[in-house]
Amino acid sequence: MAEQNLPQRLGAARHWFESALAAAMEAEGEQPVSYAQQLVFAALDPEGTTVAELARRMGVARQSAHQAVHALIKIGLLRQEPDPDSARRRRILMTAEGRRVDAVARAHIAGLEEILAGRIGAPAVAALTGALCLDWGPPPRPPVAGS
Amino acid sequence: MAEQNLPQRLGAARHWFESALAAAMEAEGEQPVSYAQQLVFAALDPEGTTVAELARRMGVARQSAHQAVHALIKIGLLRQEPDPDSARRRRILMTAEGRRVDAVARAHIAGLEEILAGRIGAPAVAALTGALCLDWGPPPRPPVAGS
DNA sequence: CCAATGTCAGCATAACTGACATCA
DNA sequence: CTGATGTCAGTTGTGCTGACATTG
Repeated sequence: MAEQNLPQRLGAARHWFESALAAAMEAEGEQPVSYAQQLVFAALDPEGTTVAELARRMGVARQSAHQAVHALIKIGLLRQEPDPDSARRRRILMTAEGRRVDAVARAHIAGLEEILAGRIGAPAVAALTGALCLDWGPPPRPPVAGS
Repeated sequence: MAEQNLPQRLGAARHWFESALAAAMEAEGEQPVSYAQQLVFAALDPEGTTVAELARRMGVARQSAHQAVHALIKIGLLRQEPDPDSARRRRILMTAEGRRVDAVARAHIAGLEEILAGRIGAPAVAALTGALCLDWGPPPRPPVAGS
């Protein structure tokens, strides 16, 4: 088997966290929240955020964000309320249940980071986090060719 | 916007590489190869590998690997040949075109790592790679509950 | 008979584009 | 009118499970 490259290792690392988190949440009888839906929670302001703004923060199409938000509203973790400043906007915010589930998930992730530190060492985890928190800038455009 | 967590940062980092790689390949007129399909190349032995073995290495179902392999065969990057040791097995291996595309992609990824080093520093990239190359072990099973 | 393999078929999720009504 | 927003509809890609024939 050829040697793995960096992007694949990054994907595998993400999968390590995601599968463990999903298993832990399911073991506690929580409603299943997909990775894409988790991104919504991380992009939400406490005061509420529009779908279009969420999409920009998540780097996906407005329609993709809409789909994730709609699913979360349906299972009672998010709710909509009209924006007092503009009738065409609607603010998305968490319900009490949504905040509870969010807190549970955050706690699990923190626990997973500790477990990881126990396996590969706290310095390695710190190095990983440090490198990922830096500003990578936008993905490089085609380096050469027709500019 | 709440603070991003580690798994999301890992996903964003993977996306940084993947989108840049896809843009670069497309700019050169190469056939589009998805992330899932790239995983197949990384899991392939030079002498050929069965679909079932690929699936185990990639951590996906046999059927998922089959689908990716089939798509790559259809566009001429992989081929099948019977296994001399067992009639029920078929070895999957790269065509000449497949090896060429693989080499191009590897070169692009190496270039991207250099660009990244220029942005966040070579030590940060080395730290990232180092932490990801360690053995994380299997994703933790639900820590408590009904074992 | 049992297990592994390759394959087909169906389903769920999540991204995309296109289209359109509404409203600042 | 123009542009931003929310939404519906359709398509694609990728994973899954179930099922089944073949073969060791």
